Amino acid sequence: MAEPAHRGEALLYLTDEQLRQGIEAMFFAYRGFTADPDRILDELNHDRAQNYGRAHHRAIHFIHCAPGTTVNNLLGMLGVTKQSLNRVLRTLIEDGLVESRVGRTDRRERHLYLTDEGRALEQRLSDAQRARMRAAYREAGPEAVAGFRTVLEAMMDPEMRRHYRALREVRP
Amino acid sequence: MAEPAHRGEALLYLTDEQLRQGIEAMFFAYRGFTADPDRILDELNHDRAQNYGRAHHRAIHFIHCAPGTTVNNLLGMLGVTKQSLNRVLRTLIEDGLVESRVGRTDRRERHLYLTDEGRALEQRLSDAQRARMRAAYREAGPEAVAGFRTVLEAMMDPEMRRHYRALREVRP
DNA sequence: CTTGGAATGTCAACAAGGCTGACTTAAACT
DNA sequence: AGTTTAAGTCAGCCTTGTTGACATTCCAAG
Repeated sequence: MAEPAHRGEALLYLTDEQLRQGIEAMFFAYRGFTADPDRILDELNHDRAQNYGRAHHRAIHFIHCAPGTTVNNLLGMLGVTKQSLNRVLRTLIEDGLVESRVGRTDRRERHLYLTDEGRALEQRLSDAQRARMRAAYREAGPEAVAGFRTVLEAMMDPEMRRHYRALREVRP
Repeated sequence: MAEPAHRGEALLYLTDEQLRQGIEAMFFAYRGFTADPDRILDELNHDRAQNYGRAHHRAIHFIHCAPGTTVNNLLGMLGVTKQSLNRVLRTLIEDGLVESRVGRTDRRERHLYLTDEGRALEQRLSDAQRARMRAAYREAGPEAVAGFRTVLEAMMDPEMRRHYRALREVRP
């Protein structure tokens, strides 16, 4: 920790006004963050019965990142109820984007995997999202990016931070 | 732009894996970002007819930050349809949290203000949100915070960035 | 003065995606 | 054998987003 030598100056970034700016930045940035996948899904939705939205994107994203994850684990990452997730998951399985395999050691569990088609959609969505992220990272530079990640991690609830880090460990 | 002297090292932070981590960090952090106001509203909702949610919080936040803003301007900031905003705004006005005054120069416009009661709720919600933000900022340090804000701003859609900066100019 | 357009408000209908509660099935643990 | 756990399902509710249609009010240009 940096010693608070000149208190007034050193803690300037902790004023209510600075915090408010951070809050607004989070809000506006998050809209950008979701804008591209949202748009792609909207376009694709014309030939589907059940429209896909952010919930489907999130499920696909995390199944891609943690292949073979159980439903319970996915529930923890997404932070929704199983009924909510199940509705999404069912359509993804029906449409052949996700495969659900019975567990080998514990046959109550279902392990989730993307099919080729699911992987293709995941790719398309995350390509768009990464493109925006890449542009922002490039513009901001490596030090800013490090700070960005540090602050975000500090903002998480402990349980979410666990999930966040668990993903890093499996796939470093 | 920094010259790509050692390409492999200099652009390490732009790998797909790094970008994915950033994406997940955004997702998990945003949940924390909204968790405290959500919880407070849930508790308060027991004695209300129409429950308040994030949409109400957002409306109150921006009316607080830009008192006297018109409905149209608020629409632009929030990025929703007027019907959607209207539903929220109507309940806030009915419940006496927001006041809508007819414009002086252009009497078609409505200018929005928080009442004392509205300000009290805004205070309560944003106190909680700022507390988390403050903790994260303190933990991360001033340089990280600067980077955080830089990246977030770079992630915004141009129109959102306009709104973001407009708030800074009025209230620097 | 009239008329077109802009800002606002309102009604109806619909969908996504959260939630709770109740209940079943199957498997594993004790 | 009985309990707990993982998953799935059904029904119903709410918020919050959407579209489309339409009324009102008022400014401003013709």
